[in-house]
Amino acid sequence: MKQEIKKIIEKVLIELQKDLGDFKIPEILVEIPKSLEHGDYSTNISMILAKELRKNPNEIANLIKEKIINFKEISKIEVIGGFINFYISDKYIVENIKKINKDFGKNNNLKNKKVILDYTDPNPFKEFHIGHLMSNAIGESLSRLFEFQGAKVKRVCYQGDVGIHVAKAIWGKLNNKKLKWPQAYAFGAQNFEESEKAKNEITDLNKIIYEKSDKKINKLYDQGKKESLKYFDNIYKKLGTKFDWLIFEGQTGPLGKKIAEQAFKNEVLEKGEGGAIIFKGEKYGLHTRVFINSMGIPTYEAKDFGLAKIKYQKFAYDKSIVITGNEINEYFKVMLKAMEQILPDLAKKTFHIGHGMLRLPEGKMSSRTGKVITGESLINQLQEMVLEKIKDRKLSQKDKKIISEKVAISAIKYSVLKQSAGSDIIYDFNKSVSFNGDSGPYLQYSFTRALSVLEKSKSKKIKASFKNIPEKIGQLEKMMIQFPEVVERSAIEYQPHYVATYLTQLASCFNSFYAQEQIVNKEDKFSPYKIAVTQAFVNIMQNGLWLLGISTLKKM
RNA sequence: GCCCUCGUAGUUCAAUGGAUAGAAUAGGAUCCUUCUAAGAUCUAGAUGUUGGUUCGAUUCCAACCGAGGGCACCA
Repeated sequence: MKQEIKKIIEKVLIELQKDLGDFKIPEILVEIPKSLEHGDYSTNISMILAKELRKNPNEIANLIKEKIINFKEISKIEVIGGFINFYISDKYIVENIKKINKDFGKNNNLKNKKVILDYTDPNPFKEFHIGHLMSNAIGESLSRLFEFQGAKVKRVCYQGDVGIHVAKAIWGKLNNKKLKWPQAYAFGAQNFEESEKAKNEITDLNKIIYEKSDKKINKLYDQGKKESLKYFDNIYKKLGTKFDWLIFEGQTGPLGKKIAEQAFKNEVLEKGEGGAIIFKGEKYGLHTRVFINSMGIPTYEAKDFGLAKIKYQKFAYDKSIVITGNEINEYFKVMLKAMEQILPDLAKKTFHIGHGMLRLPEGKMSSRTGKVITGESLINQLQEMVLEKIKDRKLSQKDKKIISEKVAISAIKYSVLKQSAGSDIIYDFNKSVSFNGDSGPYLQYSFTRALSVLEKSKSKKIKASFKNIPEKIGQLEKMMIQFPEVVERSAIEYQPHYVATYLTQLASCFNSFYAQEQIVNKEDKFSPYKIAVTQAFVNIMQNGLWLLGISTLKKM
């Protein structure tokens, strides 16, 4: 609808150019006003033109208004305070609600474009903590947004299976066999800092692991990696993510080193202190980073070159999106600047999204000290809270278990996705994940309620129909047809929270509707229409929640 | 010290340069013999400070104050 209004105004302005003399046509902005009193769509075009035309905005607005004829979808055009407000006709709204089906909200903006997303990225041997849950929630939602735009999407999880953290974990295991891997890591990391002897041992161990020169260590390594991946896989299943590829630093390292060495020959990278190969970012207002350290081991920086190349070999992408915590925003700029010069084609296609950090009221979490809330324990604790809440419901134990898990995941995902992706989340266990109000469970609950209304309509044998339509079309209907525009904006800006906030508003509208109207009622001639509206709401919620990676439930 | 983010109700978050700054929670008052009360309806409460650009600034610019992150061999 926005596009239609834009086009019409554009036409009118071209006509006005003849009448009023030549003027530049600015970009036309059509928005949905915050207040209902200002129509369904609104534009400020006359205010922008006011200065150039030296006329009162209202005067210009009226000129534009008079020239708009034969606009069937609009029932009323109003000029107030320089704005031109458009009211959509009820007929148009109903026509569009009729069209709402399982594909509602999809478009072809990225048809056949190849997009690869890289997210979650936990490290084997270490804990899967709540920061990884954030990355996963955002990455999965973005993946689905791209799929909704018609893109071919591949999901990648990039994991550090080499590097000093592995040496720390293996050292921890060697010195205390009873420890589980994440604890062994914490133990090793602590000793690395506190003991000079341990530090040296771990550094040597790192080289042994990298070179694969010790059979016993190799075996321990394989075992640890396998256990970690199994543990992660279990969590991905709960979260509803299925990765197409797992890529490891063990693979990106050698290739990355080669590319970095080539870059050194091409004088993109240079030699720094101790013989390390570095990139001087200062030339570009950035800082210096090491690509190959003085021991000849490629760092994360060089590995990222290899990663980009490996991804491209697997899937010749048009866009590659990397989702990580925002603590590496600066790092990524440096790496990308270097990449622009050595792999320019790939650099152009690479985008980084730094999400905020999950912070506790007490301070920052650290897996190094073992002070973390693990992803698993968070899910479990929330699940317990849900189970307590539904203990008296007439549901089987099995159903209760499934419901509580899906509700717990939705609470976490929603609390991540409801706010813009860049900013931190203050995670207060007692407060912030609530099951009512502005929350994932609220959305699930609204959906389930609507579903049970549809069930009732079936049992009462009333079918959805648009035969009798009430005189006044409600806010719910108007909001429903905005869904495709919200999805589009979310995808363009890489911000799932537009979908999240929209769904909450929509659900709130539906809940009001539900409270005020009796939907299924044989005496009411509008009942079939209300059922049709409910069906449309169910379709939108189904798609919207899918975009957020949140499961819908038949009962809860 | 330099660079990057960010300061909005008590709290947690919204608001493509637009109209009366929205929600949710916590507080106060209502509504279950009726489609799931994880709900609905009222009520009260906020743009860090000072300037600038603009017809119009929470949004853009500058300074200050405050918070977080990053600045060479970790990721």
